[in-house]
Amino acid sequence: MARKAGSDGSRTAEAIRAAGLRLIYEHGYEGMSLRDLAQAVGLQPGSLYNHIATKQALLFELVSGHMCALTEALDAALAGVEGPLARLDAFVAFHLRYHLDRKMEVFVNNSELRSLEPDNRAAITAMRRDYERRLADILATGAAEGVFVVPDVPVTSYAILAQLTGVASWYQPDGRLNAEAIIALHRDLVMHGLTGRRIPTAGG
Amino acid sequence: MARKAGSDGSRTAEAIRAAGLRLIYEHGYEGMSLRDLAQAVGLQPGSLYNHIATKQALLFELVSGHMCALTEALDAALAGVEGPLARLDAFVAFHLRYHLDRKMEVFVNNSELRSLEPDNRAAITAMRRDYERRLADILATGAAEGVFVVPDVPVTSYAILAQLTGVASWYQPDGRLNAEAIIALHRDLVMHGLTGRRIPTAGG
Amino acid sequence: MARKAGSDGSRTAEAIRAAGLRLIYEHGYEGMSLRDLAQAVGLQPGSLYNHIATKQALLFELVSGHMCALTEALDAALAGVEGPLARLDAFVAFHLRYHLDRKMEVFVNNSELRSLEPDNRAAITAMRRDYERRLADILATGAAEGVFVVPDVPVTSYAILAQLTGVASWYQPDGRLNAEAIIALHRDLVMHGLTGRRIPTAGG
Amino acid sequence: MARKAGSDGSRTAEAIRAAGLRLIYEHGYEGMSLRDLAQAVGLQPGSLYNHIATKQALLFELVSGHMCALTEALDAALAGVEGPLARLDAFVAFHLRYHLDRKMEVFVNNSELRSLEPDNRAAITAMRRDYERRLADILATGAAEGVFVVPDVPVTSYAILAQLTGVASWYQPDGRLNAEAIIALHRDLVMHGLTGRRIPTAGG
DNA sequence: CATGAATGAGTTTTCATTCAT
DNA sequence: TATGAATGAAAACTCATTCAT
Repeated sequence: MARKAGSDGSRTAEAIRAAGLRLIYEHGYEGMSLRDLAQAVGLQPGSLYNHIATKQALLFELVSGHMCALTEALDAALAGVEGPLARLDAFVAFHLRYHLDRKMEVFVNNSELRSLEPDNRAAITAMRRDYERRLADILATGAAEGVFVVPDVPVTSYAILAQLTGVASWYQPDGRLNAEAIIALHRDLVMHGLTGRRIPTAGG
Repeated sequence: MARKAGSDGSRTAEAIRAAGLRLIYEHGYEGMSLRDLAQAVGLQPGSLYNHIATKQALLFELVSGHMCALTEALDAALAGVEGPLARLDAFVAFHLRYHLDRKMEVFVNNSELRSLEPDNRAAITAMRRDYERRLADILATGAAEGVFVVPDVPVTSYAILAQLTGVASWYQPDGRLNAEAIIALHRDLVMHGLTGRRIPTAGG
Repeated sequence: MARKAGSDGSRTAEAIRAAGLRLIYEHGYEGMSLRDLAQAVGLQPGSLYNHIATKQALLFELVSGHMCALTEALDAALAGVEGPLARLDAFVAFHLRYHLDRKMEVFVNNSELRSLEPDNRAAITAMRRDYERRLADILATGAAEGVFVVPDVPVTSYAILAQLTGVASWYQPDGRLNAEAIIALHRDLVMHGLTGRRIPTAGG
Repeated sequence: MARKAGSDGSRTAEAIRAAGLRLIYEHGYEGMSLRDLAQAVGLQPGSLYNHIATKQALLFELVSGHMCALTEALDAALAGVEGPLARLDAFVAFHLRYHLDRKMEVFVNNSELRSLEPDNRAAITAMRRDYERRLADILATGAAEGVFVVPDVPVTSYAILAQLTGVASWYQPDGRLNAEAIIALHRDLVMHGLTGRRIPTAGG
């Protein structure tokens, strides 16, 4: 009937996004019903429409929100870092750290692109390319300067991204290795793969 | 009403599996309706049930069928190959070639595990572990013999698998690079990452 | 494909009737599927149609078969019995004994008339009236001769039939009372209700 | 699409129960489709689910609602009536009058128990036993006090209940006999059966 | 801003029945 | 006679969405 005591529009909207992310992560976009979502946030299904336009708009909001935040954070992490070696190292560390903290966002962004309507999908794909180009640029510069051995820049950058992003699919915060150990390990693996040398920050 | 002249059970069943794989790849398990599937194979929806028990059983059949064939083919590819270097090389080449030919199977096997019912999911997870252990064994042997630098066997094997499997997500048979070029590139990348040396077969 | 070794048309048809009766008793006509029935007799669903015309025809066959046998057996039981007292007594004993042996037929004949198509239902209703008239005739004769107190022949005959037929709904062959005890008890109850006297055959 | 102007939830729910009772009476539980039910109350099939949980829950609600009301009304009818003769007489009159007014409830309660899921059936069976025990108690008391001749209390109470309940299956409100005449006739029949005497209230 | 009742199209699955083999 | 593959209609139920209150 009227507003529940203590409810608050923007808090409700945020709760919807949080629950929506979790439910899409667990059941997929097609597998999440708005009834489930409404129940998760303590509303009737119809009430969701005071906060979202459609189910599809919610998905787009989640996916594009993640991409925006990701790219922005990357730019902050790379700001002021100079030289391909240092920038690659920073990229690897940033990408892993960011993704390990956001298992659900990562999975949804990888698995649910096909559930986006064509226009929405095109927008997201452009954002992804934008992000991936930053790694490709680092690799290209490093190859041009002779510090990396990169037979094919696009393929190599995809390979690195797949390797790093894949970690989110098995990482457990309370597992055998903590995040920092995993990050160190992959910095080494990537750097070694491109240069044959141990990463400089390792002191070796 | 009755059997169409010339219809054949096993051919229909195979057509259902093929169309089911494609539709799940395109729309996801939840996103594929049995109406769509029936239309794709030229049947009425109810007629599907002469060939499958349930929609879930079809998914399990596709996913487990892929895992069985994959493991069997790997064992054939590794048979008689001796030494960690050669075995790793053979693994990379096999895994990539097999996956590049099966974009749809790969995507479905990675994205739709969450749509399997608990028992079915457990069975598939066990099969995956079985496959992954073959790579881990190669890495462990190579590390023990001192030919690989492997700080952590499970993490490294996941990293390699993610890197290789990820190729299927962007590979286009008629793209800029053909399959053999991609395979060569990744053999190098992986081998270099673990040994610091070019792969022996590359002649360098 | 071909006939199963050892199968026999009329034996199969009888098995279908037996299983059909049991399944309709357990689940109702609408609740019994021909798939269930086929499985119960070890056939594929389509094969049933070598033995029955339609599901409805099977129901009619079961229901009308029971009514025919019932009426014929009653006539045999009453043949040569003279006088309203003796005939009523014979009716009660016969009706109870016959119904106690045929729980399933009784229930189906009472509950599934509504599932008969109009023409079939009309035929069965006529057969039931035919059977019931035999009791009504006994009561009318007894009332005319002054041996029964029967304020209303149709109502009283329905009351007696309901009372006797109802026994089949709770009777258990291995229960506390055996069939003969139950029959004796109801002969007494009915006779007492109509005459105020103990039944003559009880020796009292 | 949304709520029809002037629609009212509780009125709709009641209409669903009323139409559901009639349709189950006419076609049986398995034979009633929710499409038919929706049409009978002027809704789309899916809209029924705003008022019922499942088809089975509707059946249980109808059947248990009847049993509750029946038992409560019986207790009211027997309240303050003393002595087995008077209580039996009151029971017969009450049971008949209540059942003659509720042909459909009676039939559904007798025929559709098998369509209840096990737990629901067990609950109804317990309620029935509760009701039947009230008659059995009257008979037992009367037998102990020597006013009734009751060779076997359970069998006799079932016989009386079957006789009385059976009336609902043929009674027509505009038939040859009105309800009061039928009630009088059965009071006499039952009382006579147990005592050999006319009912005291008949003044004879 | 929330509710509850509604829609209409959709879901997976089952059904009685048919008929080429 | 039996099978197995098919039909077309229907089943119970769910869905995203709408809107009067």
